[in-house]
Amino acid sequence: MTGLTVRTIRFYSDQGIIPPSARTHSGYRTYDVEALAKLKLVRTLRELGVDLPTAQRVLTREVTVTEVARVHADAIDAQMRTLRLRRAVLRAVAKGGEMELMNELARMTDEERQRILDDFFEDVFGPYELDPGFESHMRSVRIELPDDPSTEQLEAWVELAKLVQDNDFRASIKRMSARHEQMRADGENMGAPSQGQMDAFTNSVQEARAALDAGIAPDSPQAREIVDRVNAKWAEAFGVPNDEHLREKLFLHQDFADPRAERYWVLIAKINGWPPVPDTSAERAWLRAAGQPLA
DNA sequence: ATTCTTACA
DNA sequence: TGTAAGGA
Repeated sequence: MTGLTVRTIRFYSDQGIIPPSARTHSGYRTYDVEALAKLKLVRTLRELGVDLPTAQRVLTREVTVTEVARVHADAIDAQMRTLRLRRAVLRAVAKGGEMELMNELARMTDEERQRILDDFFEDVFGPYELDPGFESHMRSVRIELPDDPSTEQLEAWVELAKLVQDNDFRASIKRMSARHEQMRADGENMGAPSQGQMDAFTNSVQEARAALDAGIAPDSPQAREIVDRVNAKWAEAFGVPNDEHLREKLFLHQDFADPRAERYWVLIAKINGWPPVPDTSAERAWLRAAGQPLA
């Protein structure tokens, strides 16, 4: 009738939550329509996960069903967030991640995550005189791991946290900063790359992609031709002749080509749910092997 | 056959 | 919630 077991009805009765409207001569509980309605109300609330004490406060009119519904829905939101997070951690652990590390990094707030990045920025950019536009652009990167990160996003955050705390990576970026500082002191424009330089980069990646697809070895004569073509574009972008001048220019820039720096951007995009950054590490590795240092 | 109370795990 | 007991 009410969907409740005899047992629980008795329990409600004993607890005084819903007293029977009357008893028969032999002590049987009887419930009139009003009490019956109360039983159904409590059953529904219990089914929706509302605890008995608050169900009782609904009966006594201390709170309305509307209020209880809102509060409880909010509570479920919170539970779902932690459950989603737990699931993401466990899925990542199931795929072989380290549990303590996963859990610790997943539980962090956005602010705590940002601290890790800011520490990194301070270490690798702070001591150097860099192009202000460049530095503020690098420092403006924010980490916003969603409440319900996918396994991939969580893994990306773990990898990023490891990366920016890795002393070898930091040393590499510091070398870039030192070189950047030096070039700036020498009057080089170290702000945003020109359109020509970006085009030259795009061209490099396309050429290398085609070479990789065609199975051209980096040490083959064909690779030599490709590097010559790529260098011609770079020479144009830098505004220098495609000769020793360009070689010098490329040499000055080559310290910027740590593949992990690109990985950094790939990970940031994944964590923040940005459109995926194309991973050109394979193309760049081919170009480096072929003797073209900058790409 | 079902419900009742009390009590313990 | 399951179980027991003895009554109604």
